[in-house]
Amino acid sequence: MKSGHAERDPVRWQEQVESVCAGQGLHLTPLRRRVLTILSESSAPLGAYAIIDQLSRLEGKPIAPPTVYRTLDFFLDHGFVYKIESRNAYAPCEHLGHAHHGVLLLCDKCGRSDEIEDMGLDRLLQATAARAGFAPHRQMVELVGLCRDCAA
Amino acid sequence: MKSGHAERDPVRWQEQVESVCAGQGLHLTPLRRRVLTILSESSAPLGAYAIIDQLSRLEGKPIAPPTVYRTLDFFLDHGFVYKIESRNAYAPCEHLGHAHHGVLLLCDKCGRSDEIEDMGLDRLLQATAARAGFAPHRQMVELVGLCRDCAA
DNA sequence: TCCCGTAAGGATATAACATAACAGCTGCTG
DNA sequence: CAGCAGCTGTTATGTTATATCCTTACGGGA
Ligand SMILES: [Zn+2]
Ligand SMILES: [Zn+2]
Ligand SMILES: [Zn+2]
Ligand SMILES: [Zn+2]
Repeated sequence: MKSGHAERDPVRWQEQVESVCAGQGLHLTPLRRRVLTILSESSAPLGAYAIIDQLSRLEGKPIAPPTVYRTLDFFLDHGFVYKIESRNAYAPCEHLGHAHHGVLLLCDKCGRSDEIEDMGLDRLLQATAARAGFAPHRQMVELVGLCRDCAA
Repeated sequence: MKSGHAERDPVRWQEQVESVCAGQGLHLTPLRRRVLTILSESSAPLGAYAIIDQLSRLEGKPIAPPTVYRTLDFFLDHGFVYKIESRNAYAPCEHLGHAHHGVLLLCDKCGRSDEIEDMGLDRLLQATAARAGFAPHRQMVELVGLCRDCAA
């Protein structure tokens, strides 16, 4: 049976980010690269303080929160990472370059997050908002439940 | 021109909550009633600590966080209030008794939140999740942007 | 070379949000 | 009355995020 998870390849994701940075003249510094690796190697989204802990271990000295939050802001600004609002956690975006108009499937049991593209949903949301005279510039759609693997 | 906001009537909402509590044998204590009033009288969703501050002022003595969080939990459990995850804020539910399968429209400028029912969206999300083998039991749909009033 | 602006990161402190754990009180109900 | 459940008070702590100031590194003119 097919896995319920996208089985993202950490290395491939990191390479994609590097290539986007190169193309756009963005500065992928050593610190940012280390955080990128930490994020990519985690099977589930990480909280900022989990990243801080791992980074501190990696560097052999305590890393202060602002260092990691700044790095996350950089990734968020450029769409490399998305934030899961209902969990205060951060995960690699699997569709680099898109506008994050997707649906997040968050598993209660294994903690993983899947990001699904859905143009139909996007249009429906736009239409719903438009009917209310609302002009959205950011959207969050998060479903919490049991993923395919964990339901089995 | 019609307002972009639902113009929820604070008194009516509170009466509805009281009636639901009466019907279900829920205990609407003085503390809960005061928090209800604070929530209902705010034009925009409140953070837990904003409620704590207002309540402390009302009671003339400092109220500790757990008191308010417990009250909020009671309201959340019974669907009287919903939490806006992207803001850590709480707002009166305008559709008592529903399952919160709606869309939240959050205005950047005035801070208000509108809750919109949308069965079509609900079905679409269910279908999207089902295609991924995902069984959701809670959903959050939040759109951030400019409301009708603020766009004008 | 010197100056300066900008981007990045380090360090300290604090703000904002949330929960754990335990104690007391009140109103039932056996 | 004893025992229990539901609610609130109280203290302490855990978790997430930001403000502020300082330093370093680098590049482009005067
Ligand atoms: Zn994405
Ligand atoms: Zn799972
Ligand atoms: Zn609602
Ligand atoms: Zn507005």
